[in-house]
Amino acid sequence: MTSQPLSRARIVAAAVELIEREGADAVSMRRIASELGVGVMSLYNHVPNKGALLDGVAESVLSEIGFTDDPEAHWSDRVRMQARAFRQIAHHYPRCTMLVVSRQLHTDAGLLPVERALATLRSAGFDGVDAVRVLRLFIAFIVGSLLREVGVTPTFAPVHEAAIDAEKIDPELFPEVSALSELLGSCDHEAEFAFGVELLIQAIAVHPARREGTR
Amino acid sequence: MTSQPLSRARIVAAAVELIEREGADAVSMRRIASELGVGVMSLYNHVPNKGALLDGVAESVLSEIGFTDDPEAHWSDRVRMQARAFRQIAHHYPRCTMLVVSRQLHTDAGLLPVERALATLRSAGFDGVDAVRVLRLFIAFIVGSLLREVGVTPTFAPVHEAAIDAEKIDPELFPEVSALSELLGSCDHEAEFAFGVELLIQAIAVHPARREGTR
DNA sequence: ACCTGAACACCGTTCAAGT
DNA sequence: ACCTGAACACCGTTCAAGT
Repeated sequence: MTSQPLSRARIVAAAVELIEREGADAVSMRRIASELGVGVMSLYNHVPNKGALLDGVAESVLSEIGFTDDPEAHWSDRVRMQARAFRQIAHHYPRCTMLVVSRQLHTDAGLLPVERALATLRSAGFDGVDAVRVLRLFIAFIVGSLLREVGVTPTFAPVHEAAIDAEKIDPELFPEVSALSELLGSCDHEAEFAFGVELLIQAIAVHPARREGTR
Repeated sequence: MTSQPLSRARIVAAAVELIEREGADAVSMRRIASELGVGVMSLYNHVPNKGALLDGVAESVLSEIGFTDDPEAHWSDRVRMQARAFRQIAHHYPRCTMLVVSRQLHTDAGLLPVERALATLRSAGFDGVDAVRVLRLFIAFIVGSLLREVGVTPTFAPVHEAAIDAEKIDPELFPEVSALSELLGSCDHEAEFAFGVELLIQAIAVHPARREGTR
């Protein structure tokens, strides 16, 4: 069974599936090969090395996001939509997310979201310099948010439930943390992300660098 | 030489040094042991496993930041200072940064910055819920910014110089990216970070959730 | 209590050999 | 052109043996 010819696409797909099933640490060339029922070295006919395979995974996940951009919409709606589209990665491929944000892609798949974002910001009235600035601000926020959501750097605050239950947090040393421990211990990622996006949109909407009146 | 007794601290220090010298990929138990001139298994008398060692690295780097907080200062200055202190990690330990933001610390070293930030935000007039919200916003931004600065997710845009020089970016497909390629290709991390911090401070200063008039 | 070598079950990748 | 097994130089960690 599954004796379609081996191909880069099939190898990448197997890697994505394996990562989502068992986590990024489970990925090895040998493991993927056995998953596909081939010898390890067969993979090297389609992928130069493990790094390139991981790039393929990042690229594949990134290119699957549903980026529906409506150039007619208000710029703030377009920004909102693009940010939310990006966050879908964390939903659909949580365990691949780290790969997507940490491997720099030198392909069209990585350039497309950037192109769209820049076009949107230009249409919002920013010149080139400020469009790039604002894009970087959004990217930093989104990357940081996704990493929290995905379990790396959970709230960055290590207030795990165990610590709360065991009351391991010394209220003398950490009065605020212990007072807010329940809040810190749980996180509505959707709401938290929306809060940040709205605050950023609001902030750049009134930013002096933006020339008003553009659609 | 260097025949001080082995200890967790000495092992962690060797790991930090090795990471900064050769990168995170170079870290292995065997490598660190040989760096210290001991057998591999000697490490396990002071550290339960590699994961715990990496936690130690993150904790060590984090606890070395110069967090000088002045409770008398205006809250916006305190936020600014804390954000800048955090960014110093990327300067002093660039190759350990990924570890600091990606390993969740269950120790006081991780809680201290959180405690200080929450105290500052409370003093700025936020209630508990909003203090946590705003803290998370800042953390996301800072984590994302540091990762860019440190070379993971460079601009997230893969506009490396090679691509610019080789004009590999198709102006038909990516008009904005190719028009702004020089801007995208270089990044003043300091300025970019300051821009984000100021914009966030500005935004939360006028945020409705903040009760005015608090020091 | 601390150190250690041998051993086990893994890695990624090169190379030469097959078809 | 594609597949592959053997081999090499690595991993982290367990275990039993030393002091």
